[in-house]
Amino acid sequence: MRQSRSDSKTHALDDLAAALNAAGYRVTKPRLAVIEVVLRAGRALSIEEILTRARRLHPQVGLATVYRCIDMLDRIGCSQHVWINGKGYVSACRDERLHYHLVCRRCHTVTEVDVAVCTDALQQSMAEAGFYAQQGAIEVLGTCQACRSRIEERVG
Amino acid sequence: MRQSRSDSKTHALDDLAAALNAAGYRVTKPRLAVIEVVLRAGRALSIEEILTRARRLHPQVGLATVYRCIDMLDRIGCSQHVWINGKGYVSACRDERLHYHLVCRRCHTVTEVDVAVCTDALQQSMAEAGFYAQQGAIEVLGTCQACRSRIEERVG
DNA sequence: ATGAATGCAAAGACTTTGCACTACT
DNA sequence: AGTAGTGCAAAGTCTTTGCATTCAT
Repeated sequence: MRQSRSDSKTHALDDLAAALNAAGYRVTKPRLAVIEVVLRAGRALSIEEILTRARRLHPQVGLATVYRCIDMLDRIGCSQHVWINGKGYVSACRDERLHYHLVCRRCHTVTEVDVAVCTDALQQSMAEAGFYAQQGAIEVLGTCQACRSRIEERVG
Repeated sequence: MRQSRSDSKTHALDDLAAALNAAGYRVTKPRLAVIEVVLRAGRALSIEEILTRARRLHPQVGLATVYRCIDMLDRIGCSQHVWINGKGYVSACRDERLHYHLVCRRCHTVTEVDVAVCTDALQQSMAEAGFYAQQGAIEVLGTCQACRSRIEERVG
């Protein structure tokens, strides 16, 4: 039997808790709640979405803690910020190599593009320019398949 | 003799004014001032930087007008937004094909990467995913050559 | 025990909006 | 002349910060 999706996510969560500890951060309930929410989402979440979901796991989480926790995840390199219409969204970032996130403007779903496909040539261009990328993922904004179908349904 | 850099930019400005007109927008002094500033910058500017510079060309430009003008440029597809540390910056976007902007986190210089190099493979991946990109340029944040040298000088 | 992390609320930063006035077309 | 565009200031939204308290180590 294959391991279930939920098990693997729980596993990633444990790993992250260990990583926190190793990086000198304390492992607290609010932090675990926020991290779990971000990891399980499969799409970019706004801060209030994270807050709402995190409160289901640990009801007294505060807004400031969410911001502070996201900052921490950024520093560790486990999360990515996207700005969609002037508002910040956060998505998990699991692959350590530079890769692409295709982010849907409508539903905020994040599709991770297979790394090997495009990044090599880009890396080379950056090397030539002497540019050092400081992002875990490169965000491309657009519309996903599902949302496009939905739009066509309504129009057609 | 070769055409000077300034001439070519002025030319681009005229073209844009014509484009505005064609798109049904009025060509006003504040707009021209903002557009000229963004086009000439060669790097991403914050709104207040745009305001300050635009006022040198047309002193009574207001803050709201800058925001509204940038919105307009976005709609026409001539400008790009980047968020650096939670603050919005705007850069000009001249190539109509999807391409890369290497944006330096420190000096906000924008290096345009030769389109043909990487985009084909990415386009194909997006097509496979049914994803439709709605950006003129893909922004990659990092540190440029010049800023890295500057840092090394200070540290070494 | 001790200081990092938290929650709350207040302060701050950035952006948008309403409205009377200006100036393109 | 008519209306899109403007400037100002007020309102709105998102984010950060100060401080007393809690909790992980």
